[in-house]
Amino acid sequence: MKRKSAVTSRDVAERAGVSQSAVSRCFSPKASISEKTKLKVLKAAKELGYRPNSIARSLITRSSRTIALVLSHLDNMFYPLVVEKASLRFQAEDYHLLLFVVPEEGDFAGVMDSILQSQVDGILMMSASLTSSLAHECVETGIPVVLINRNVDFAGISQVYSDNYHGGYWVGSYLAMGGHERVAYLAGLESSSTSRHRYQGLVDGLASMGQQCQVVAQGDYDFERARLATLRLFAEPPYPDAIFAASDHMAVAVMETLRTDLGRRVPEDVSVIGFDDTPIAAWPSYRLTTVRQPVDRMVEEATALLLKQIRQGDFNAENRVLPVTPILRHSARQPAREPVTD
Amino acid sequence: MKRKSAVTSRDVAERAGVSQSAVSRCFSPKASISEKTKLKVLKAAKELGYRPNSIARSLITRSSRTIALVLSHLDNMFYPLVVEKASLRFQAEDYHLLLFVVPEEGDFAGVMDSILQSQVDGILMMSASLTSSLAHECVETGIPVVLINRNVDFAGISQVYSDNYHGGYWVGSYLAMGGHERVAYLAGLESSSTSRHRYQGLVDGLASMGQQCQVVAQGDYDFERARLATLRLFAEPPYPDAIFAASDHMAVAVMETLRTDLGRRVPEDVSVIGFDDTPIAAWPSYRLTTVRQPVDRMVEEATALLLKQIRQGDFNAENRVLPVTPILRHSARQPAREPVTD
DNA sequence: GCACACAATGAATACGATTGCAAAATTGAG
DNA sequence: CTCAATTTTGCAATCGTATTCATTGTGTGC
Repeated sequence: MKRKSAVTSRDVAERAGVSQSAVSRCFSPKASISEKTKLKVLKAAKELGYRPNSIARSLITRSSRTIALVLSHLDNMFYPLVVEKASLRFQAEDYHLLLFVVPEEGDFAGVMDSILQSQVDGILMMSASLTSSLAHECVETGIPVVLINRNVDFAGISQVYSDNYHGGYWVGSYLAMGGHERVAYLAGLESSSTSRHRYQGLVDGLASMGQQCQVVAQGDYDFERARLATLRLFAEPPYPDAIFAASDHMAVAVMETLRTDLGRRVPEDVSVIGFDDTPIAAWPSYRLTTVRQPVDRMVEEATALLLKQIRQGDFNAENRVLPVTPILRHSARQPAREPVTD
Repeated sequence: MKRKSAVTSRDVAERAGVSQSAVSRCFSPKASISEKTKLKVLKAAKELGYRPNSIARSLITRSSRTIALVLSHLDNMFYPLVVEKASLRFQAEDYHLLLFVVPEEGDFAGVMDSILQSQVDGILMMSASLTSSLAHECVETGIPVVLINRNVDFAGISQVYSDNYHGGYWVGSYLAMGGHERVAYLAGLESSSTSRHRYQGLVDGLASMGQQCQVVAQGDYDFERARLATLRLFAEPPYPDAIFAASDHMAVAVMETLRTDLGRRVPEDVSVIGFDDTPIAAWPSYRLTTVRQPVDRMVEEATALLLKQIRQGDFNAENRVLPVTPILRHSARQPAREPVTD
């Protein structure tokens, strides 16, 4: 079997009877080349099966046209959706995503190291929180970083996330208006700022109606841990009459556990509210009341922001907070009248 | 804001008082370098924040340590699982995945073009069927290609898939033994060989018990289309008493539709069997009887195969067919006695 | 037909590493 | 201490392209 594309721009040049520069110019959009030679070159290129070597191009242009996509778990359907959309969006601009999966125990520094070596033009993070020293390292090397659905208190890093606080706030007031008196919060990972903001919103939303959050359990955005947490919540009275889960993925785990292991009905015995509005939330078996994150807009903003920063080189970090939308379905007892969202 | 890692091996060399070659050797695992100078160099490197430029390395070594991962949809949970595992597996070998998403309408040739330009060391395909001309192109450039969960009749391309035929066969005999008489098959994409093999197995499995498949509907591996297909199956009698869906994802769509729109009970009125055994299949709401694909083994075989082919350069295409496992849950009426699987 | 602007071309260099080769330094044996 | 064997080191070439610069060619207005 033969070795890889041994055919270079020089080979094409020779065959077409022009210089290597001419060949190069045929594949650069804005280079100055006559129509006549361009045709000769393209003909020769096709005959030889020539394709510009993007590695060499990257070396000279100092741009790999590659974005590092950093993530940890793909079990929550929210992330695959983002991955797919983001990849298509970047491909349209002739950029490609290089995948970096941070393992459970998170040797994040190691991953960061290989990212930095890989000469990516930008970093899109939708995973594990960035420690500030690593953030510092990124900013220092001048690589644009955009966090999506995550945030970190560090100037110089751009962030795109949805309005977690007001999403939580809506849930709080909605549950309070629905007459719930023992509301539980099923939190995501402790390191997750999104989970904290949702919680803070919940607390304030409840407070606005004279209620408070009675108990917090840890679900870590994981299906099985959410199940266990639910069982713990119902280990002994007083039992919650509503559970707000920090993701739909966990909310589904809660519903399954309530119905099966605990023999509770949703929403008659316990109300359940999620966050994200993944496709599963709409399935008839769940009909999950939830808070929709605008995935398309998030991806759009994140890619646009990243591309902008890559292109202008000199940039300032920006934060984009996108509005969420309450989705009223049937997993939570409805208030007598519509809630006021603020 | 500064430009990227302006620090090169030359800078490090100067600071450490050695030649640039020496610096390079410090970062090559098997190069000959004395302990003393290695320390000097590493010290200087750390002080300057030096990281080898992997683009330059790729150019000279003619290896990008990058694998193209080609996929189309991520909505079936089977694929995100594969992506995550494969990425971790390759990272462990210091390879990384470059994502190529084939859009719905599948401008596959265009995608293939950018893959070839990107100088990847190998291609892992879990998407849209490869047309034979494109396959030819791959083989010609000498890039190893492994199809996972897909196959194509073309020598020179390696394939890793599970035993779809026998999976289907088991389903057929199991349904027949359960006394079903009007079995429907909900197919995946028409171009999908896996779907065809599962169907063939189903037909033969049914035949082995003197039954046959009564009707085939097209679900294209898509949730919504599977819903519509199910509605069509029940538009007028005679109604199926069992549906075998080519994926769990579609099987869930079927169950939801049966229960909600059609008021049928599963499995009392209609049996449903899926394929894959994604996590969702085990959820109490579905308890889906299904055929498990060995995801871990598939990923393991595929990565091992690809790496082997990359390393030895001269290789022969191989096919690996992995055994599937029937998972008996409660979405299909059980036969009186255990079925004989062959 | 001439001067001038401007487009098209080729030669040469740079990008940042790896690596073969030969010189230099180190080691070991006698 | 000397000489051979071995390891360490630096020089220089290379990978395949983009791009600057100087040069040649083409067309335009007078």
